[in-house]
Amino acid sequence: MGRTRHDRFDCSPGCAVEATLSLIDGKWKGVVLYHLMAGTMRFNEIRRKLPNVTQRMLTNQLRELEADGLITRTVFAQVPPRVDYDLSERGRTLEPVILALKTWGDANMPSAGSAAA
Amino acid sequence: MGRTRHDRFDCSPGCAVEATLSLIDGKWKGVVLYHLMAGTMRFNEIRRKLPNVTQRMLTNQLRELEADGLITRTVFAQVPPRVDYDLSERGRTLEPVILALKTWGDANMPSAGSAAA
DNA sequence: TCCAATGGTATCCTTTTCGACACTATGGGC
DNA sequence: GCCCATAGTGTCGAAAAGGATACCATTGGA
Repeated sequence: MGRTRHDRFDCSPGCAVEATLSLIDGKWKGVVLYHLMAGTMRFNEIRRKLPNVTQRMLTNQLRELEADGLITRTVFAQVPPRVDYDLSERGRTLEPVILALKTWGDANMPSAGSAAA
Repeated sequence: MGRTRHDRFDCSPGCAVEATLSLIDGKWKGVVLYHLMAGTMRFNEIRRKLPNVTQRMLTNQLRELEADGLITRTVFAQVPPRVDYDLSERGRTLEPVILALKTWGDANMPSAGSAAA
């Protein structure tokens, strides 16, 4: 239960494309990454941003992003549990990619991004 | 059997990210798009580039890309069937995104892109 | 006549992903 | 004592994505 999709990248040069895609793909990862670009967030804070995600799903995505070294998870051993999520160094290098994705979406999708915002 | 993943984009602003992702996601779409950036290709030509894809899968991905208006499919009514695939206008606007994906992959993936190439 | 090549389609089956829902631990408020 | 919030985990099952395999039509070549 570690990898999202393919482990082996035995394709042609275009492979790097798929490899990158495999990290940010997964229904909510893109959005999570996007929101994290704005700064540290707590679990429920992220959850409130994504009204249609269940804890299980969010936990899952967060764990995968952490396993891929894109985000850091800081647990505060407090009584009301508190966990901070942050983009890691590596995660920050993904910013241009996320931004490219968002820019294209804003410019080319029929009614996404600005609509329902 | 049109959309790959989500139809409704009822999420927050980060939505555009997911929207774009939903177009280029799908196991082989990224690579197909990448190869198409080099120019027109015929069905079997693409197939030969992706040794692990079955016709069904390739046909599927190609149809979805076509339905999303990212590629054009030109059928020549000849006896040995011939079909050309090309990036559409819209598909070409995706080039920077694909490139961003590839660049990041080359730079940040343990051993993808250059390895096994 | 049979085989090969082209670009598919149809059918079946497995794997992966996603979503619903319930349950946990701790402490505070009422 | 009961419910709320925090940040999860576990199980179950449905749906979707992906893969294997076989089949179709046409025509040229051996």
